[in-house]
Amino acid sequence: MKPLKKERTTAQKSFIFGYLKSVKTHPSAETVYKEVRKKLPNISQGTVYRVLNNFKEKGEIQAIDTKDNVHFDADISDHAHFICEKCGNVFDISDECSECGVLKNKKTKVGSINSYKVNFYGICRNCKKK
Amino acid sequence: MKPLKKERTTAQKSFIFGYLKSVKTHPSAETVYKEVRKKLPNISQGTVYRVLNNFKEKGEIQAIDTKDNVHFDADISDHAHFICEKCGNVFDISDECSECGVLKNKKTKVGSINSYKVNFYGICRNCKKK
DNA sequence: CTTGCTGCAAAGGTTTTGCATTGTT
DNA sequence: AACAATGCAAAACCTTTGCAGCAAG
Repeated sequence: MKPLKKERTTAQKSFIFGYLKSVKTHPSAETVYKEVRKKLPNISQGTVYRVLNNFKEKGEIQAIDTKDNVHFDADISDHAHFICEKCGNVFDISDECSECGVLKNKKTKVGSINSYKVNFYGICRNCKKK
Repeated sequence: MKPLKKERTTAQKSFIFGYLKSVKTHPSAETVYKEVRKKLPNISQGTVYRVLNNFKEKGEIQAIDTKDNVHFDADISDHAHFICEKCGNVFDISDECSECGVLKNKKTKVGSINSYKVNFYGICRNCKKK
C-alpha cells in the first residue's frame, strides 16, 4: 500500500500557515518567504515552496494561478478572485457565482469535476490611480 | 501619441493562427511550436511566444493559466474550461455560468472588471482510465 | 529602401530537487 | 535512534529579450 509516514510539526510549517491565515491578501511564494523570514531568518525558499505545496495537496490552502506566478490563499471557502492585469495582485470578490457551485462534483463529458475557480481580470484601484 | 507601426503578415503568424483555429484542444506554447514546426521547420520558440502574446494582446486569442504553463485558445467566446489535474490538458465545457457574464464590465470595490474566466478542475477521461 | 519580424542564443525568473545535516518524536 | 523536514545550492523549466540578418511593403 502506502509507505505511511507520519508528519512532524515544525516552526516553519506553523509560521507559514499562521501567516497565510492572518492576511487577507493572497501572497505569492516569494512574498510568503520574505514575510516569514522576518520571524525565521534562516528559512529557505525551498522549504517555503515545499510546505506550500504540501498544504495545497492536503487541501488546507488553495492556489490561484496567475500569468506571472502562483498565489496562495488559506481561505478555502467558495469565493471568486479579482486579478489585477497590471500589478498581478489578487483580491477577494464577494459576488459569487452560485450556478458554478451546482456543477461541482458532477460528471461531464470530459471528466468529473473536483473543484472550480472563478477569476475576474481588470485593473485594481491602486494601479488605476497612476 | 503612439509610434504607429504597421504590422506585416508573415508565414509564421499565419500558420500559428491557422493552427490554433483548426484545433479544439488548447495547446501550450510548446505544443504550438512542435506542431507549427512540421510546416515551418525553421520557426523558433521565441517567435512562437512573441506571436502568441501579440495575438493575445490584440484579443484575437485567449490564454488559460495553468499550474504548469499557459494554454491558448482561438475561441474567444464565453465558455468555461476543464483542466485535468493530472495531465494538465485543457478541455472546453459547454455548461455556462450565466451569472458571471452579468458581472463583466462592472465596477467592484477592488477595481473594474474587464473579463472573467471560469475553470473547473478534475481528472479527465483519459487519465481516469489508468 | 525602410523597418517590422525572425532565428538564435543567452538571460531571466520561478519552482523543483539532491544531498548532507538538523530536529521531532 | 529513526527518519521527516530543513537549508543550501544547483538544476530544471518556462518565458522573455538583445541583436544581427532577413524579408514584407
